[in-house]
Amino acid sequence: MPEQRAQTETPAARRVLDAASELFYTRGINAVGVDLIAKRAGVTKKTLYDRFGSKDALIVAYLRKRDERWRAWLVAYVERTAGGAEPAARILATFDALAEWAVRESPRGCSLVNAAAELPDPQHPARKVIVGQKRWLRDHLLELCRQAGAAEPEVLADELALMHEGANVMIGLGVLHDPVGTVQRLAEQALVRAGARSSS
Amino acid sequence: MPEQRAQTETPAARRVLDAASELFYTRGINAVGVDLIAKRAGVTKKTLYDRFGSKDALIVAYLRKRDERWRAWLVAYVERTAGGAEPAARILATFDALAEWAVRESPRGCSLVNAAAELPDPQHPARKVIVGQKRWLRDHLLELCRQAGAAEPEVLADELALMHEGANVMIGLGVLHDPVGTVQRLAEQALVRAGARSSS
DNA sequence: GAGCTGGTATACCGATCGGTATAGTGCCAC
DNA sequence: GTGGCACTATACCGATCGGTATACCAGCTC
Repeated sequence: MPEQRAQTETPAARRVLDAASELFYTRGINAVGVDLIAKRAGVTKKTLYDRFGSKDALIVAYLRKRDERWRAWLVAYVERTAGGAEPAARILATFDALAEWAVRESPRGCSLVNAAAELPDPQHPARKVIVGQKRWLRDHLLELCRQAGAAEPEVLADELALMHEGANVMIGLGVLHDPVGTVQRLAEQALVRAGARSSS
Repeated sequence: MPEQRAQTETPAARRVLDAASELFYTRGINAVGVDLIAKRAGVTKKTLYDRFGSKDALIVAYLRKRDERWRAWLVAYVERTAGGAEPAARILATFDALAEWAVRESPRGCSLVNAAAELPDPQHPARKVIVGQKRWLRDHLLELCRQAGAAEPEVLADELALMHEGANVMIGLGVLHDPVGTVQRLAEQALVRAGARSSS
């Protein structure tokens, strides 16, 4: 079901979503008003509401788009850098991808985690998108852990997912001198421990 | 320098800070107005501004207070549960403390990390408080790692600090079935690897 | 008893919030 | 050639935003 997705593919709708994406991420969701988004998109507020219906729905569209972009980029990155390699190498490539994405596209931390901080209501539709992404990553890692022959794949996948979020936060805050290297080291050591990779 | 701290210790100021703390954390900083805070505190807006000067200053006071409370609680917890024990055990106790605090006092994630998501301006005075807490934890862990005779204490401390933040996020999102157990396992394994603790 | 301090109550400021209403335009399909 | 669709322009709604102004009061100190 495309829901009202078909309506959001007009040129004006795309411009609205682009403007909202940049403003929401760099300034925060609650700090950005619909008037500003419409102005930046070169669009009337009427058009914005005709396409998206409400600010909440626009927020959901924003998060959904970031999520989709990230998933596609991650899969492509791993395929490109470790396509034919063994599963353990592809898990490590996933952490290389995290590092590159975070530095380039998410210097202020994960957009979905930041959104969760601003949307406390557990019933908010955005939460499904947020939790959905984290769940997807954990399941994606779990599949790779199984393929890598990890001793306890569920345990290992949880560990890797937790490190992933920790690295995202640390990159955003700039507390550690080398969060990327730290998480890459941690990931490799976790793989070794689970018997999914020989010690280097 | 107590700065304007002395002025914030009147009964009304304390009520303002208490009300702000609860509202800021549960609803988000940008979603809460000063009118609501004053009303909840049973105080006039004039009093709020006489004591704190601005909403930004109130935000800083809120974060500072949470930070102080957390540090004191953490140190006391470790002292109480592993006071005389070896350094490695005290590091593990630090992660037990994290778990208990997060579940009881920060079910929506770390208040300072959430605040960082809402305050993108790098010049905002609140950022010093936020980074200060994370830096403090990392240095605190570093000292314990040194005492524990870790091979590379700086590396280990960075790893532990990163896990800590990852666990905070995961507890807040509810994606993993047992984020607490996951991070406790990770911490123990990192200690073993660094030679700070014998394998269990 | 004058003056300072920590309050109270109320009213106001311009700006912005999310969202709606009315009216009109250009384009394309049937 | 008419009807629908995507869009523009402008104006409006009540509510709330952070912050200020005026006036008054109780208690304490010198």
